[in-house]
Amino acid sequence: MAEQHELRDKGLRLTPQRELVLSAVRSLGHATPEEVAERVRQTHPGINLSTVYRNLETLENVGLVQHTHLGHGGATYHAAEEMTHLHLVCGKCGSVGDAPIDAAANFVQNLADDYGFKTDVTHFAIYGTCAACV
Amino acid sequence: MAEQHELRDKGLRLTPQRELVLSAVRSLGHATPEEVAERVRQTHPGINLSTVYRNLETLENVGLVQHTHLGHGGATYHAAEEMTHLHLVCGKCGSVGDAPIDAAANFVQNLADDYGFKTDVTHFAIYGTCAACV
DNA sequence: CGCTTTCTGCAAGGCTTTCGCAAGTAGCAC
DNA sequence: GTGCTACTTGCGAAAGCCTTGCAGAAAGCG
Repeated sequence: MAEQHELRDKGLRLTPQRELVLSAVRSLGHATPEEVAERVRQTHPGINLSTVYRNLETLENVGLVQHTHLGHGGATYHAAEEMTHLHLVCGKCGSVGDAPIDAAANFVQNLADDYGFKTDVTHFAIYGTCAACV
Repeated sequence: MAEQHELRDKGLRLTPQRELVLSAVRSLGHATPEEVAERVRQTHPGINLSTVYRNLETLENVGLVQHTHLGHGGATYHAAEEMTHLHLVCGKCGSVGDAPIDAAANFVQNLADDYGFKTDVTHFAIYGTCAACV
């Protein structure tokens, strides 16, 4: 567990809450702030929702987590090291599938060539209908 | 202005508010409910925000408008006939650029072939950094 | 051990969106 | 034109989600 160093190397203090938020994000894959809070409460029942929000923001600022938009309303958070795939959100069943980022390589290249637009395909979900629902 | 027929053909009543909401969406290109309301108020000052929300929902149900997610929080609405382009949202300057939907044709095909996923690329924005900010 | 700075918990607040209800009115038949 | 019915509107209240201010707690450092 080199988590201590990770956090302190970024100039952050090492609090139980902060460690727990980070490890909750890592173990959940993708999760809303609410889900993160719920997970953290399993070992630290008193944690406050605003602490979760503030830590997610802090961790995002130092690059350890990132958020994406998978649907209406809230953002969902990922550990930075797992941001290597796209999210395929099904509008019918609501499931969230993954696809390797390479699937979009052509597309990203097109946008770069034709519009000078540098794409981060992971930030917003790709919306559509999944195989099961088609 | 065949707007009357459009609305009535869909089984909707023709109210001034409804017409104005639809034409506001059309003239604005993309707009949040709040922006639509503001536009409608130029000719119909008393309109209620909840009326705008309800009409946007109604118009979406009959396929005359659609919503997309261009950023944090709220949805933004488009006229259905203008949903023929992607939205390129710049994370730095916040601008929203357009690109023809063909730019994603390969990508969509890939996802269909490899994952059976039927993509609607217009529903979520494509996030990145625009040419001006790079 | 004590100091400084950052972090947490709590409570209040803001903003966007939804809902229930009573009054209003579009569409239709006569 | 008149009247009826069903759909719409406006209004107020409320739900959700997220942010903010503040006082107390505690991490890090000498």
